[in-house]
Amino acid sequence: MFLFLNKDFNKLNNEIIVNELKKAIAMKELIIIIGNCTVDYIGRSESKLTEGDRLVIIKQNGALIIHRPDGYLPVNWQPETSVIEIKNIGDKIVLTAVRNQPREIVNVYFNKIYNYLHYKLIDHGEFVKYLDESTMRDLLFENPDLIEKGLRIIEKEKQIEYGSIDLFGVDKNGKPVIIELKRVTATREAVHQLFNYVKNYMNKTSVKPRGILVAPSFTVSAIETLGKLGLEWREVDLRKLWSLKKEKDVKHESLLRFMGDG
Amino acid sequence: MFLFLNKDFNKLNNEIIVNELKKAIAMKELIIIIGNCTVDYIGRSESKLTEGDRLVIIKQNGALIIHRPDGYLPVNWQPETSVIEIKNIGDKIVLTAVRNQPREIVNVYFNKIYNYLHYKLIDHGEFVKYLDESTMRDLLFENPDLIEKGLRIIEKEKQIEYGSIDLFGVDKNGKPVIIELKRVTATREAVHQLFNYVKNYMNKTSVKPRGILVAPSFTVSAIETLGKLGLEWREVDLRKLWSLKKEKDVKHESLLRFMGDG
DNA sequence: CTCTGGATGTCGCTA
DNA sequence: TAGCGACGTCCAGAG
Repeated sequence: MFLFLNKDFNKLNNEIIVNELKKAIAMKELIIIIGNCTVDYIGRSESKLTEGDRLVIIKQNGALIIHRPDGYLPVNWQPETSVIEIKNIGDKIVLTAVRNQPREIVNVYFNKIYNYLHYKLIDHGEFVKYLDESTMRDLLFENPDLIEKGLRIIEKEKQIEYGSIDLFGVDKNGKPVIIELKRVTATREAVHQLFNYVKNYMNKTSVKPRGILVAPSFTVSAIETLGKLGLEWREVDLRKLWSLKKEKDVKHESLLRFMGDG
Repeated sequence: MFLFLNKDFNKLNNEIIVNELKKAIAMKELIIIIGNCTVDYIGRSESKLTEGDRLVIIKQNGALIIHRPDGYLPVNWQPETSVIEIKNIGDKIVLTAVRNQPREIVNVYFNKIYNYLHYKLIDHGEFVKYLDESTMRDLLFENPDLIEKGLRIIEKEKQIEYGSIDLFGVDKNGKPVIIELKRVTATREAVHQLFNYVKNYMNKTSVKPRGILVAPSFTVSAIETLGKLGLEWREVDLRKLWSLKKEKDVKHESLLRFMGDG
């Protein structure tokens, strides 16, 4: 690993800094610059940011992120870059990041760079996420009774003309059921999504299916709209589903252990 | 301004690092840590990230951002924190960030901190954004002819039962017109939004208004759905509107200059 | 506080 | 490549 840590930063002139950073960009190192700058962006939208202190990050894949000292979101950014280059223009160090498709350009004009460092990070870590919508879908696929007694799920992520139905099944009376899942509070938008699928199914099959919106909670207007459109809803808490699964897993593991021991 | 730049980093032990960072957190400085760590998150969802090199940022308002070396988005984060603290636990430095509402916790366990720095950034810069939807709304409010000859806009952002209508007007025949704007390609979702507003208006007034979706482009299914629902659409390019405005501004400025000179 | 809709949203999946 | 929907989306604005 290589770490740049300058001991006499104030003795550096712009030319030395730019050369160092050019090398770091070429080496695809992670680069962090703290400095006073202005920023222009032009692309799908346009923005101008006047002078102030910012944190500028160039990631190893060339992504550019510019943070103000406060707030969470970056003020300007470039998720990927076809060109990322730094150079001296007059008395300023200018960082240019170009992205094609959509064509967008971010320019950072540094009045002063207070400090910078570059570093080759090695990260082979594994990122695992639980409790997203696919978790919810899988858990309910295995336990349709949690939605309704006697419900039989036939298909997960059933592809239809536009988009896909989260869960498609048949109720105890043999009626088709279209289920839309939300892992967070369901809004009117989710109701329309469900309604869409129901309409699409009717158009294709001439059979009117039931439509059920499944979520941990619902906005008032969501429930109103469900009523108006003749749709149903079930309150299902993802976290409860999850603990259920964990219990099962533990039991399963115990069983495996028992069998291994036997 | 205060900048920590350690010249003999390898001589630092965890206790010194933690004390330094605690002070920096208390001072609400921007903190950057580069180190090898694992990360746990639990809240609306859950995640685990195994060992690897990462960039950890604590912003001056306490926001936490954890970046892997590649990609654009942070792997874990906390937009705001009620608690952000760092301490030694065993041989590890542990950073804990707690957020209430929603209740979420991020823990970073550092196996090794390669380097860190903290800095008080001062940023009074002004951020101006052009070409967003409100720009489009304002421009079309001033130039309704660009949507349709004889159209008269009565209200911008007309509040209705739920949500708001971008532009509400009356056409040359005195018929009410509901206009939904999209600054990017309009999808089926936008059509449903418009349809909603139209339905809502009908329910309230018993008058069937026209509904026009205005966007620079439309997906095929958006246009199909517009047709089915008896809605209309107009192709309007925001960037062209913008250059129109710029021309006007230039003329206006010239006029002012002329009058000033005269 | 909840609800709604925009965003330079970004990202991943599918036809 | 376009379309579509999820996201720990985040965020501002309104009631």
